[in-house]
Amino acid sequence: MVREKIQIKKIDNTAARQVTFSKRRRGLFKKAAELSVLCDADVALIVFSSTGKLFEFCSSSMKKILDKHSTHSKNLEKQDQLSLDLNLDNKHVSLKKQVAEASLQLRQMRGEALESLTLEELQQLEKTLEAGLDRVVDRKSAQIMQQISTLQQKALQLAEENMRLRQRTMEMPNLGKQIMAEKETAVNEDGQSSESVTNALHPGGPQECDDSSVTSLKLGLPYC
Amino acid sequence: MVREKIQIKKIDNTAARQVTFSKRRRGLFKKAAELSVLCDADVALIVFSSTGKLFEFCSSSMKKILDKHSTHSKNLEKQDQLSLDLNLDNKHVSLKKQVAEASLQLRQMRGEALESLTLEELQQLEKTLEAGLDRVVDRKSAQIMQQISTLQQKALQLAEENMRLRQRTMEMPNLGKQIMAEKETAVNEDGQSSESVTNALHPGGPQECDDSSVTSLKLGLPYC
DNA sequence: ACCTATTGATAACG
DNA sequence: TCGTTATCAATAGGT
Repeated sequence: MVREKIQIKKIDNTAARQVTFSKRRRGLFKKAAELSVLCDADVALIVFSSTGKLFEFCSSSMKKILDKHSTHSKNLEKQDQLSLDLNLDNKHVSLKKQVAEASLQLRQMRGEALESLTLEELQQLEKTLEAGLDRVVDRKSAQIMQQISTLQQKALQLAEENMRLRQRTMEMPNLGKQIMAEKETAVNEDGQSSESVTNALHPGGPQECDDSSVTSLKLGLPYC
Repeated sequence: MVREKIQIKKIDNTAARQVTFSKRRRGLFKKAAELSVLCDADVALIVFSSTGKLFEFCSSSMKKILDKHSTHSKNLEKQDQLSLDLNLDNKHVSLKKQVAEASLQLRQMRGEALESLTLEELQQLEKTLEAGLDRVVDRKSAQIMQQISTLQQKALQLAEENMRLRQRTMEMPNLGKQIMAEKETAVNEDGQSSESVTNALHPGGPQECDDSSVTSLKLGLPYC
């Protein structure tokens, strides 16, 4: 409920600011889309959150709109070599600043160079790290589950293939007897009875154990 | 009056479309400005009317925002690189790569763009995040403890100063009587008895309460 | 451009 | 993040 109208100034409370950002951002993007449709306008909207995350909307192609925008604003720019050099210099400086800023952020996310941060900034950093960690763990789990699932399917296919091959073998009495005779000879050298060998051609229980061993063999998980 | 809700589709009537464009455009720009102020976000909004007229808003500098945007999107980077190769030296390319790399790393630490990472890389990222989080939490705790300690010392100093002042007051009978006389006069004008004023010069119990109130007043912890 | 009935957005809270 | 709801804000249609 809107208990009272709010002042348009930076919201101090970090959590409340993020909630408001999320809601108003959605509202803004919706209205931008509506304007573009209703009035046949070309709209580009770029928003960076205070944490540096990018959100964008455009009614057609972002590149097209930005190109059109730059041709409009280039009327103000000087096209001679001097301004071009200045432009490049500015870009160079800007790039250097971006690199410095990004590497500082990276160091701070790794827990370095924290001395200059205020308590609130530390709090914000902690939240960002926790959120990132959550997503990484989620993604890792998903990937593990997918690998397991893939391997299980492969194992199942192989088991079914085995079953078909065995049935085909049994449906060919001559060839079947020949194979069984060979097997019997080989196993008897290990001192096992022929009955147990015959049973081994109709496996019932131990199938799942084979599946799991195949799965764990190929997963190669370092810490799980 | 909104006699009925409208469909979000292109308005056929040209005049009505222009009126709506004008109204909604103002609303959109207002909301964009509000979002940037309320949530400390960087916002750029570009609108071309169907007649080709340009309207734009940005919370800081359009160039800065568009630069930041171009480093975020990779498809644009390739095109940029192609045209830049004609004019720019290797430093620019190198810087751009650095920015792109750092930007990607930052995004991944925030839990985005994880699709391209292998299981092992995810594992490494998780470790890095956990280590960073640990250090941030440690640093936060240290800073909180330091603030508390500083404030406690300050409170202690103030308490000792108070004690000294009280003793000095008691050791100067003449001055003390003079002050008491002044106080008595002043308070009596408020209709209070002289006894209560005399007692007020020997405060015993409430000293600790003052200390803690000073501490909590100046700490200003957001979430602790 | 102005006016309002009505829809739409959203602040506070759960 | 999501849902709810009391309010405030935007605006469609009319003048």
